[in-house]
Amino acid sequence: MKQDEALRVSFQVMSEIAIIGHLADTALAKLLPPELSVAGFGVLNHFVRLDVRGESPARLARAFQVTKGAMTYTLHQLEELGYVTLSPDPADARAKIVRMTKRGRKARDESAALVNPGMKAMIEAIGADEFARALPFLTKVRQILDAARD
Amino acid sequence: MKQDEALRVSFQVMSEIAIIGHLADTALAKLLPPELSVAGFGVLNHFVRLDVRGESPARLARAFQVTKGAMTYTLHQLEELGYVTLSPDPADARAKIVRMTKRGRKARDESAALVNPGMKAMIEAIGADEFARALPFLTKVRQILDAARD
DNA sequence: CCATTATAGTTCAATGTTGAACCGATAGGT
DNA sequence: ACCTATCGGTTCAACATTGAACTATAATGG
Repeated sequence: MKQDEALRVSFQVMSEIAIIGHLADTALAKLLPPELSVAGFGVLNHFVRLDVRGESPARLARAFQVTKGAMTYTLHQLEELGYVTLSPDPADARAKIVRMTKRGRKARDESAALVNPGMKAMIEAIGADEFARALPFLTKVRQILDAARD
Repeated sequence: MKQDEALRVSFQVMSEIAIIGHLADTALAKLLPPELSVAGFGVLNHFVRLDVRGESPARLARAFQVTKGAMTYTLHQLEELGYVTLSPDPADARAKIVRMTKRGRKARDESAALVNPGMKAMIEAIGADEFARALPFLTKVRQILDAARD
């Protein structure tokens, strides 16, 4: 492949990714109950997916690639809703420990149930194997961008 | 593949896409000259890529999947910088015509030159063929999300 | 034709994000 | 044992985006 052609295609790939991210975000925001932000849902989901008991805000911020300030905002919002608790970390006086509450777990499960139908429809239309085949490429791109981030 | 497995993988795909979009966006924002926003660069790029003379704000808003209000904001910014002109559409008194200026073209070319090295490094690391193979899948996902958007 | 509905663009408050400044705590090197 | 640098968390102004309301114009169809 010519270099120009490769650049053109790669730009198009990044452009499609940007638009998909955008569309998925707004679709998700419309599906979720209005008090739960996409970022908040992401945090709750993180606890379930990784089967994790407690995480520090700093680790969460890194996992989601947002600033510490943004994570502070999201976590205070979730705490307000009673979906997480924030307690001091006995092992590190700087740090805090975020834990999901029962109510948080319930909210996450209910929200996931709202999202699943749309996801299933997309799998139906595109094919589960296509998603599986795309994953390694996407992971590689994400890792490279992540490493390049100074 | 089990349904649960398919759902899990698809969620992970969407999650990677969201994070890549996020990383690419912030990386691009850092590369661009501070007066040029990512959205503004996108608009200038649109004119070059599509080799288009004039577009209406409404068409641009649809192309980038943003609200009319967001496009008004971006275009006024670009006009302020002298990168586009906004004139009334003689064929439709409601509409306007956006045109890229020489200065806009120059700013776009210089910005693209800033972005290319990073893109080339990524192509180098991952392989141009991988990008090419990923594109049809991404396009399909984007089209489906786009169609599902009410 | 006229009434209704749709479309183009602007404005504005609200939201969520960044970057930078800041404080307290910790880790590493000498 | 110190510095010094790094890290965890908060706060705040600036910014980009959304959704909704609004005005003006165009298109549709009885």
